[in-house]
Amino acid sequence: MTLNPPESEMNVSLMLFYSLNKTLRTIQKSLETAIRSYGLNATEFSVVRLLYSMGNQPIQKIGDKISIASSSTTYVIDKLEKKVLLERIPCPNDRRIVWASLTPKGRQLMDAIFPNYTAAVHKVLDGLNFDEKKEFITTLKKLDRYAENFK
Amino acid sequence: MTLNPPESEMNVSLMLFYSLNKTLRTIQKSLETAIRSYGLNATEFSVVRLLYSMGNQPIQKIGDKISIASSSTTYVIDKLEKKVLLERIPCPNDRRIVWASLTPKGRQLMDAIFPNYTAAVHKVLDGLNFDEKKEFITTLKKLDRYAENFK
DNA sequence: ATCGATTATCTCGAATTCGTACTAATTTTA
DNA sequence: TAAAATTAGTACGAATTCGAGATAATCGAT
Repeated sequence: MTLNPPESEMNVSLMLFYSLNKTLRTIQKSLETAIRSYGLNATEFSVVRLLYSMGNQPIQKIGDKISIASSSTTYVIDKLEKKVLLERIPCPNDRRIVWASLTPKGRQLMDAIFPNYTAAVHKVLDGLNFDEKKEFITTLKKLDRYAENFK
Repeated sequence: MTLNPPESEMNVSLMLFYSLNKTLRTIQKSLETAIRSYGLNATEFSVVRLLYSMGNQPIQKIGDKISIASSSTTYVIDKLEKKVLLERIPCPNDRRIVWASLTPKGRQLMDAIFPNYTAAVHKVLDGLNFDEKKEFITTLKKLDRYAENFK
């Protein structure tokens, strides 16, 4: 990178970061009502959604993927287990590991709500057309891949 | 929008939303250490940063801009007031309103840390060049403007 | 001018999230 | 192969965030 970037380049970076925050919050807010109507909060939904599309996961992986602390993961999983949407399954090979697995009830719930959720996401993102979205994703991934170097 | 978007278009929307979440979290995480080193958490920093760049703000506006509930705003402002980084100033024209204003100490802190913060943001976003950033911001704003319709 | 709606802020209790520390299991290393 | 380091998950208390409701002030329509 430039050793002493001009003021305006710095400002564009600040603005990008600000816009990224702002846009995501707007989108999240617009989806919140739908998610709440499923009887879940955003974190619970992201866990169930992860298991639904990726299959059973070790608890640790779940926290990594949705970026919450391990103690928070325990808390969410406890709640979902109480709602009988998922269950803990000890891993026989490695007894440190516990898998989270959707119950039939959890899978049925997702079968019922996922199309609605998908449609809601699609609807709120309709400010971009198909090609714009694909290009936007490419740029996001480029940003993410680079930023991963500074974890 | 298309009445019955093909599966792949739905999936691209889901992926966009996922990537947006993921990328922002990566960036936020990489900036967290810097912000903590200033003695502030992310929310406190965003309040102080807002006042620093936009000048005094009614407390209500602060909550709006950084997207937190009004009760959370009261809490953060309390903490910053205890740290003597800002002060509450009752508005004489409208006695419902209370302004938040940086103290000299708050301004001095920002004078000291803002260049460092800006450089950190710029550094982590260096995966895109100047022009790519500007185009990316344009797209973000387009998305945001559209999504605002579904609040 | 007054009553009802709206606005700005705060209080309070509950829900969520985190950080730290701990246990148990596994892997690494010397 | 035994000790040390790492990994997975949980417990627990503290910090943060929220939602609902209260209070006070202002605005708007009559």
